[in-house]
Amino acid sequence: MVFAGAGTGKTRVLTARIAWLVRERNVFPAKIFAATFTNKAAKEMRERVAKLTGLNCDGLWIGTFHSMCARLLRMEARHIGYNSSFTIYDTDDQQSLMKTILKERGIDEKSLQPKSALHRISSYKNSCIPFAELDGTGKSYADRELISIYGAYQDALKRCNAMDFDDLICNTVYLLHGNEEVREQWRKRFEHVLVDEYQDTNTAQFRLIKLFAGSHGRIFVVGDDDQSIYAWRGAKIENILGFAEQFEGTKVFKLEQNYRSTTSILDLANSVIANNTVRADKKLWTAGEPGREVVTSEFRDDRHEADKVSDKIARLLRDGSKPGDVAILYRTNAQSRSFEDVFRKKKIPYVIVGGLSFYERKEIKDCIAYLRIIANPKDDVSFSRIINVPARGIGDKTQEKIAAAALAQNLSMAEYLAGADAESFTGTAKKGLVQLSKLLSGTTELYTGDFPPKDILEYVLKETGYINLLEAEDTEEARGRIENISELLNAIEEFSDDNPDGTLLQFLEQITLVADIDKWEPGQAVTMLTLHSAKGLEFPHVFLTGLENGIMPSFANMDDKAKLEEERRLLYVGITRAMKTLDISYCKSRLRFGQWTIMGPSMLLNSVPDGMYRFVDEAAMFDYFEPDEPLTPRSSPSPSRSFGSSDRFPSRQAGGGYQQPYGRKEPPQPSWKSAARDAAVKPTRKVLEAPNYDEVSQVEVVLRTGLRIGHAEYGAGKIVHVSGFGADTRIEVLFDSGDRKKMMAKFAKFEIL
DNA sequence: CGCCAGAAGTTTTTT
DNA sequence: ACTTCTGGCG
Repeated sequence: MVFAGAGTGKTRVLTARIAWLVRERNVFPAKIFAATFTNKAAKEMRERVAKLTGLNCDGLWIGTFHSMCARLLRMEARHIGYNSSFTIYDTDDQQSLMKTILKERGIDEKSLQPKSALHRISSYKNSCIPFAELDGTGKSYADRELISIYGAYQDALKRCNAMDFDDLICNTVYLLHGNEEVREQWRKRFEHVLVDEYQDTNTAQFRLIKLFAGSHGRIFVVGDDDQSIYAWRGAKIENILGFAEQFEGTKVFKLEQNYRSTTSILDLANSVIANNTVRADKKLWTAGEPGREVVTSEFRDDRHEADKVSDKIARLLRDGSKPGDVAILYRTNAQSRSFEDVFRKKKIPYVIVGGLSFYERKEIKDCIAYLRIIANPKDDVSFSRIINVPARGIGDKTQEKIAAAALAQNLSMAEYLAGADAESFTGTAKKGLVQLSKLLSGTTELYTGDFPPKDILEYVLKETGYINLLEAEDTEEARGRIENISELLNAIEEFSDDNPDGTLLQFLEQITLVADIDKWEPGQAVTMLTLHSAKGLEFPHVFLTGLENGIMPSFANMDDKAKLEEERRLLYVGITRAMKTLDISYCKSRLRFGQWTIMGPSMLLNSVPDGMYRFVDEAAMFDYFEPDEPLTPRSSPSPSRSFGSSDRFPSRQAGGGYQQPYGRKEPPQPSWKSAARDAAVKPTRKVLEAPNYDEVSQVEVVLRTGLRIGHAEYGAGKIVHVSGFGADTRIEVLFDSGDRKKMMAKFAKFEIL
């Protein structure tokens, strides 16, 4: 076991180990099971191992627990009452299914929310407690009810030939646990087990690796208990803290030299994490530069914060940093909003990782549901989604009738429909069902005839008239949806290009198990992402924002010591992402749920001693309110740290009344020794001028706001917005004709003028 | 069945 | 502030 602190070369250790096993110990890559935290990490490691060994590493089992378990389960599905075409349900699908179950049982959503039922079921699964083990053990009525819902939910999943995320892990455990033949086969197969980010494994994952490696003990795990941030989804920090007791003969190594951050950043990180009680003893150090001191700023509100942070970033860019060197971190996805607004306005290229993903959009989910029902006709959840989409006259009553009739014959709804007698229905419902039935038999023919996934979706779109209906709506929103669907078609085509033998099933699995972060590539734009998504990444310049009680720590985690420690680890993860500079900020007030809410500085900062960072009270500076006023130097602000008593608001009169002459604050005085850096940031008159954002945009971004393009169909125009990145890049163009169009960069026919 | 208006929920984090 | 859900009505 390797305790590898942030930035100590954790990934390198793991890669080197695999390469060593393959090259020096002659272990076949196919006999290695290596679990990583993201698909992206897996892909990179596979490539690095191949490069280090010069061998083909296609057979190497490396990936997330979820994707590797899905792979194993597809091979062994028949042993647990599934077939290999099972669908993987995401959170949305889980909720649809749970809602149906609660409705069937006449349980009011107010007495038991689908989400809360799913959460409790998820906890059982993460601990590998099957329904059978709980049956009859409920102490209260509510307990017994929940347990019985758990059973019903699992039954429904099985009927749908579907598994949720948690099932992928625990079903693998149940399978190996309950079937000796299968277990021995896989045990023999995996001669070596390696796990990255071991601090974030849950009980089910622990049981799995124990099943694989428990007997031979060839297990190698890397992790950092201080970066354990997934307890809320069942991760057990005890797994890493108690590893040596679980696996006899464990050798423990500690990596404490950090190769990423400056001393200033590490000092702060160490002093933050030292307040935690549940942790292994270790301390990061670096032989590197002291670096610029960490700056913590107080802002009036989230808009002010976004405005000032973007100013600071604009300066960094003008002074030679690339947008890709900069990251804005926050606790919740919703916080990206104010930054997004400002970055748009100032034309600074940015990219948001996470949040509502492309595949969660309504029109995309509709398309995916059609594809799923073709690959797995038992999938009633997907079938229910599309049975009347687009509207074809099949209403609630008809749907209920079909569901009941299907259940009576022990068939799924799609299976029932395929063999149903149209004459048993009447009117519009009959017409619609005949239409749907025809459509599905058509797609099934294409599917069994091995037509590429793209053809199948195109057939569905044509037969349903989905696109035509959207076109007829003739709204901006509908046009956006059409663009999204073309983008989906593109994604499918790209998938087929990358995986010539790729099946529809594999495509569907990929889009469910691949996270937004997996597609992210460094370099093009300022990255905005949550602290959770940022784990494992590093950036020269980091802005850690919204450090307020209620956000970080979240309201839900403020009163519980263990939960508070996890929030502290989250802060620690954020701090240790920074290589050269770190700017921390919080707001005194924030717009939440459309309401202004008074916020206070995070209690996590209270335990940090003075001198760990420089505090700047930016809320007392008023340039934010009257940005067009001429710049005048301001009398030096008294930098004071006053957490706990910092509830004094700046003397801003209601109605934005006249304030005393203000000035932009002096840029931070460099406090470090590097002469070269000194020259670069020496405060000059020029620095005080408003940054020229056009200049700032002059970066290696091919497509950016403000660029003029010529389009084959619409003529010349200007890009007014760029979203997404890589192959997903989308642009919004204002054409000289006055037309505004959103298009996919990859798809649109245009040239840069 | 489909439309509309008003109500209710959203923001903790993700595979 | 914004989206999604719900119930009543034509």
